[in-house]
Amino acid sequence: MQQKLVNVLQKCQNVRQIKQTHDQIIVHGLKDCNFIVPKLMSLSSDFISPNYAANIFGCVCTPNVVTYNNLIKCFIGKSHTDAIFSYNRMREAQIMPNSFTFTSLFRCLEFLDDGKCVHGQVMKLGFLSSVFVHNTILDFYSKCGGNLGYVWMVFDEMVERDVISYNTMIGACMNHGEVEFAIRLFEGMPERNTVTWNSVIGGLSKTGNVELARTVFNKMPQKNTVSWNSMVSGYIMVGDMRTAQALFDEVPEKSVVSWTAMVTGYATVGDLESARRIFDQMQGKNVVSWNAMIAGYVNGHMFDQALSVFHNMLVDGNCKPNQVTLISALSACSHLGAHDHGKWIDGYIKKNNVDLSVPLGNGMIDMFAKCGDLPSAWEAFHKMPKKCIITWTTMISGLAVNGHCSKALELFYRMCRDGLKPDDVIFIAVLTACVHGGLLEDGNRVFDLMVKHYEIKPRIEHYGCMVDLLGRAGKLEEAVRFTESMHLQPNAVIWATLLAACKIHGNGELLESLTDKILASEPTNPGYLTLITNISSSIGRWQNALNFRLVARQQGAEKVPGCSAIQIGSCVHEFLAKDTKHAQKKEIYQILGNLNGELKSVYDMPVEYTYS
DNA sequence: ATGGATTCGA
Repeated sequence: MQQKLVNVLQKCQNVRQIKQTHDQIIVHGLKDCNFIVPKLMSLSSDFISPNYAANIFGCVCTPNVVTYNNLIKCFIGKSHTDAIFSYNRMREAQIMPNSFTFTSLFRCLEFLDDGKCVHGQVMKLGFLSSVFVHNTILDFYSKCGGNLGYVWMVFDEMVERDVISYNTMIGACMNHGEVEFAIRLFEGMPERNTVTWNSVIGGLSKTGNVELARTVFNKMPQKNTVSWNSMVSGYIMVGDMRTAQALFDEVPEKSVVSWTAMVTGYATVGDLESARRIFDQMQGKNVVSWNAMIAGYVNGHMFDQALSVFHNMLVDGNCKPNQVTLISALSACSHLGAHDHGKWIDGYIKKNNVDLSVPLGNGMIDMFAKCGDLPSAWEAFHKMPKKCIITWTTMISGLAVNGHCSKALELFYRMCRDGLKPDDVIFIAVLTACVHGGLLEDGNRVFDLMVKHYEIKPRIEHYGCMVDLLGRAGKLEEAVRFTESMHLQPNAVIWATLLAACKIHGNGELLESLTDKILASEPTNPGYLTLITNISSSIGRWQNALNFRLVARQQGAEKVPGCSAIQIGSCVHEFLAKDTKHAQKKEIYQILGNLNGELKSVYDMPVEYTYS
């Protein structure tokens, strides 16, 4: 009976079949069997969830080593805490771990300290003789963010090293940028297999040594698809799409990986047409391929195309969107302000029980905030099971750009009280909130907090916020003094901020002295000339002296006017500042006039437009 | 009776 059920289990292809067999196992009173249960657990973990597998484990009265090992294995790439918990439970149950326990456990671990701890257990219990265990320890130390020293130490201590130990070691050296050491190991090792060669080619490619990778590749005896793909990726990495394409054409057995690499390659050099051409030619697209095309469009700021490909993916139906897909699609929605598409993605996540990972949650918050739907942004924020500093930054920025500036500050202080350490980026968001709300005192306090309490060195963006804050509050001299006290050279943004402050407060004298400073530090930038000219005329300060200085510089320095466009249906409408070319200009300026009136009555701040 | 480690694409 047992053997029969094991055979049935091995044939299971989907959730329904697994659950049916699970029922059979229970009916036959075998839910306690240490022969069947481990197989059921690993299948359930793959097709259903580690949690489901853990529940099956919970029904076993006397689990043995194999069953415990399989429980731990379910948590690989899922939960290091659950894995450690299971290991401790096993020790408490007086079950002696074996080498399989440690290979599984090390693959679950994430943090250096946990690894050291388990490493100690391995030494205490005497499993260092197992090459398997040693190899996973090597791999763990190379991936957990510790330094290469630990990896070398383990490698040197090993009494027996096989080809995988060497391969792991070569990979570790490559990932830490120690190309020389990797090559030395490669040359000194007793035997090499395909993975060895591929690790070297891939490592050299990733570290920008394409030509060296090419010489190794040319010498490699039996190249497989991975070798070819590593080489193609190498040329893509350095932006050499011509060679990448030439090599790609030669690849004997192109895989999805080869095609997808080319899509990414063309997208990253900004050639979205070629990327799309490859993408359309490609057979058997998987989720990574779709993601590459969608992310390519997002990075190229072609957001509507990104959403269109996302839509095609759903219609195509051959692969389900995953976290990465949804994050890219949400980013497109954020940039387009596509609230309806964003809400649809929200619905998709809820309906399909997609777990809200930190980056996905961050994307949801950003999308809702950029679409002006703050209640939904808050909902996403509160529902996230785990948050990171970016989560808080996104929510604070969202509140700030929507005008809820005190709320943004409040949230920031709450985060600090919760004990999370703010970084330089979140301070930009908080200071921006102060600028939007005209909260000068709060801004000063926050800036002080950043510099004195958190000892974060201000970046030019932080200074920019402070200058803006002072300038808008009419403290122009203080703003200028502030720029002089900075430990950084003022950049374009700082100058423009000060000029804007002159405009708001009609300060002509400051405008003159600033003009001298700007012309001295950035004599060739035509943008300022236009800006200064416009401001001086708008505040009625059109003296000859200033005019003369500017005109002298302005010759041949024509500023390219900014242009914006929106798409309605299939027609793209373009607008230039003060242009009067649109067929519906009368209605457009009529609406601008109405908006102006409304803004004036609510905020006492007119929008800028002219109709001639 | 039982299960393990390394290489390419988002």
